[in-house]
Amino acid sequence: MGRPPCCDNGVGVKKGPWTPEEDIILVSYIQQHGPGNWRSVPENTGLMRCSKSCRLRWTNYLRPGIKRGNFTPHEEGIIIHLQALLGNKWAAIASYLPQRTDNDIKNYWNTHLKKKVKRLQQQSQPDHHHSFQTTTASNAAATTSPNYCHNPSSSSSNSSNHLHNNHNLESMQSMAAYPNTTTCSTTATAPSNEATTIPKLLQLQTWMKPSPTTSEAVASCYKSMAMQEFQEEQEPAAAAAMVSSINGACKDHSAVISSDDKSLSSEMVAAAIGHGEADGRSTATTFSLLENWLLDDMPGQAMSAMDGFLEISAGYCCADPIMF
DNA sequence: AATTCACGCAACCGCCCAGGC
DNA sequence: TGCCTGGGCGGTTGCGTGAAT
Repeated sequence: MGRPPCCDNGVGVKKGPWTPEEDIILVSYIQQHGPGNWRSVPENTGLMRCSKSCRLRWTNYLRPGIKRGNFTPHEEGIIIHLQALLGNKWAAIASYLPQRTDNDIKNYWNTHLKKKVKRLQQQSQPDHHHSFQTTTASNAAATTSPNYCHNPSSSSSNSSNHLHNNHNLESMQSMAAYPNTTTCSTTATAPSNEATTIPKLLQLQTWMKPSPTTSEAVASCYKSMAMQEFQEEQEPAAAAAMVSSINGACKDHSAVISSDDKSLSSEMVAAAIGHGEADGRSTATTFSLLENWLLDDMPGQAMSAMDGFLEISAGYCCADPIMF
């Protein structure tokens, strides 16, 4: 009816790798008009690309704040645990790693982590549940978590540091552009493609209108999932703990983003804590441990948090949680 | 040095959902 | 109210590159 047909089926649409010239055209256009209304991009720029391709190129490659290169053990841990918790919800997982795109995370999972997890699952198969909760968790925390939790040799090695120490100009520009997905410096890894330098060269201004935050929606989704899953396991306290960890992550996440988000998330945290207390069990300790594990880098706290996480997720998480 | 193989990643494909008409 | 589209997301593909032979 109302709308003209999508360009996706149009004739003469170019496919394949993007050229630097196309990247420059796309970035220049978005710099002037902002992201969104992707259908207008090829029309107004002359790019022989479909709107989806433009959007994908921007979101996965050109937008500022994207960190490329190797994933840190910290990031690996977050991905593995969130994948175990949420499944292949790459966009949701990516919301916890604002420097990484869902496509990147998906690729990394498929090429690296899936094999890793599978291998370790097989190794722990004969004594799965026991090793899951005790031996594996404690051993891994003792032997490998320091690197996993904190890697001081790499200034760009963890996302949460950036979440809390995000003060450079580019980051601020990026945050203005993506208020719901805190972004960080692109200087972390050497760019493998000249296109990665384009966002740095083209100073992004404040033209990008803030989009409605998704953090509360994500939190709400995760919360309901966690509640459902754990309550099915007759573990309301565990459900509340997981919900709180999600809320905490979102709260911390959004604290960098906007005060509105923070207040909203705080309400959700309070609601979740209330749920836990209603069951007569204190979950506050586990909350903070989980939050620390997900978002902080203090080695000791993180190791403790990992144990806490394992305790509440045992029997739920199918993936062997320790592999570093 | 040439060929084969495996891997990583950018990009495409297809589906779903929300919203415009 | 139902059709249609744009945007978003997860799954898959294909090409480039480096390692192995």
